[in-house]
Amino acid sequence: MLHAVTEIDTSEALTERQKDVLDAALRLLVEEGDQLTMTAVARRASCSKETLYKWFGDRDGLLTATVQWQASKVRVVPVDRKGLDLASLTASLERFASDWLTVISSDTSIALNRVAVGHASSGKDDLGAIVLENGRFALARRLKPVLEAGRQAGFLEFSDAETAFRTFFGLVARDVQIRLLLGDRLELTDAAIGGDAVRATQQFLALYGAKTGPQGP
Amino acid sequence: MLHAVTEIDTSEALTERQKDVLDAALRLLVEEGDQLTMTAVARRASCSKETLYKWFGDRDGLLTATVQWQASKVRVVPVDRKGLDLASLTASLERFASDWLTVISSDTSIALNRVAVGHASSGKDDLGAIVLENGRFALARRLKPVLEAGRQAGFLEFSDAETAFRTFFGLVARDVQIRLLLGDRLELTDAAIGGDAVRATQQFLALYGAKTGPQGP
DNA sequence: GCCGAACCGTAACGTACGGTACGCTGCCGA
DNA sequence: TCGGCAGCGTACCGTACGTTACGGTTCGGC
Repeated sequence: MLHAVTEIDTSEALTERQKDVLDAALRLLVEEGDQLTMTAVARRASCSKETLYKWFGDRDGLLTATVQWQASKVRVVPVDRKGLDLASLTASLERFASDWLTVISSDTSIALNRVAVGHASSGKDDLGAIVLENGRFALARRLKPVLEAGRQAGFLEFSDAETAFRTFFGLVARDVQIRLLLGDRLELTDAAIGGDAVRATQQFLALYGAKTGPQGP
Repeated sequence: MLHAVTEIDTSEALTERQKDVLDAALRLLVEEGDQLTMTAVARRASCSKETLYKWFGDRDGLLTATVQWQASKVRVVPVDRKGLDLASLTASLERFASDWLTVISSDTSIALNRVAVGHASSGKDDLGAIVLENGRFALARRLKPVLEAGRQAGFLEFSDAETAFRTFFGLVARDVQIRLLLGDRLELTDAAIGGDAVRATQQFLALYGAKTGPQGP
């Protein structure tokens, strides 16, 4: 279980200068992948290596701080759940789907996930846990209330929200993330993402939509 | 496009001794991840480094040969498509699903995918292409004829086999592969895999099963 | 028995890079 | 004005590892 960790401390007491340094590291990570060197980060950020080591301890510390810094930037607004009808539920799901596809196909996400995957093979899986926590598990935490509300209102039928969520996840992501991580060119235009979001949502509703509707027996 | 590459030459002219060496490299890869050293491979395989370099050129060549060697070992038998009824179609799909879940949750697959992902960030994406080609695309090539046969026989309805395949892929894999790659402990028992296979197949049939049946109008 | 090829084991080389030390500059409070 | 200090730039150290070189051993062919 590595679910309930590393969620709280996001941008704990970071100087503006430190944020700039982490941004530089992040850009370098996107450009060059995991083989970024401390020297390169120092040069890009116009700071000395000694400062890097003073602030972040070691290379892993810098990587961890960078991943957390990025994670702290993507905190999203919770979905408004006011008047819930089938249309707004559908719109919410489509929104989640297209947001998620946009995220996982972004250069930043790909680079971060690659680094984290490589890191996970080397014993200590800090980065993997952080990425997972702020990616897939954060998505589940945000989506499940919507699913529950949909069930409460009689639009959805499922016994286990986790299972329902994972089905939705699979319908949305399919093979996109693994293909991108493995280097497959797979340009996702906004139009394609929108279409996929609609399709995934329709399929999800076909599987989990209540047959009876909200005024059922 | 990196689909149509690196499929033909699988175990092209490999000495038994060379296969042994690659097996040793593969075991080491599973145990230690990407930071396996040429020295470690040589020691494990009881061969000299000079031989490694003579046979495989350089470190990347060894890695590539190892990945291809593993890929050449998992060539599977094509599904028999004799008397096709709904039961056998369902059984085939369930079989594909559980096979795939078994593969992607295996230590070997995880190690190989991690190496390939790390490699994809470093410019030349040989390993990523090979893994993709022998994993996700090989699965598609094997499954699509089944889907087409199911459509021909009137059990399935879809306009695009690729889209249908990707939906099936998503329903089966969901978040399993990315979680495993990122280091999430996620023990998949045979029972769990079997249950997931059944569920994914039922969901797929719910989405793509013909309403009319094979004797429809 | 002899030769050469293939191969093992290991030592050696070169380099890249993580980590550290040190001198210098500019700022800030006393 | 001046001492301290945070931080920049850079030189330096140690090590790990890819790669090469070399001596010794086995083995098949003549």
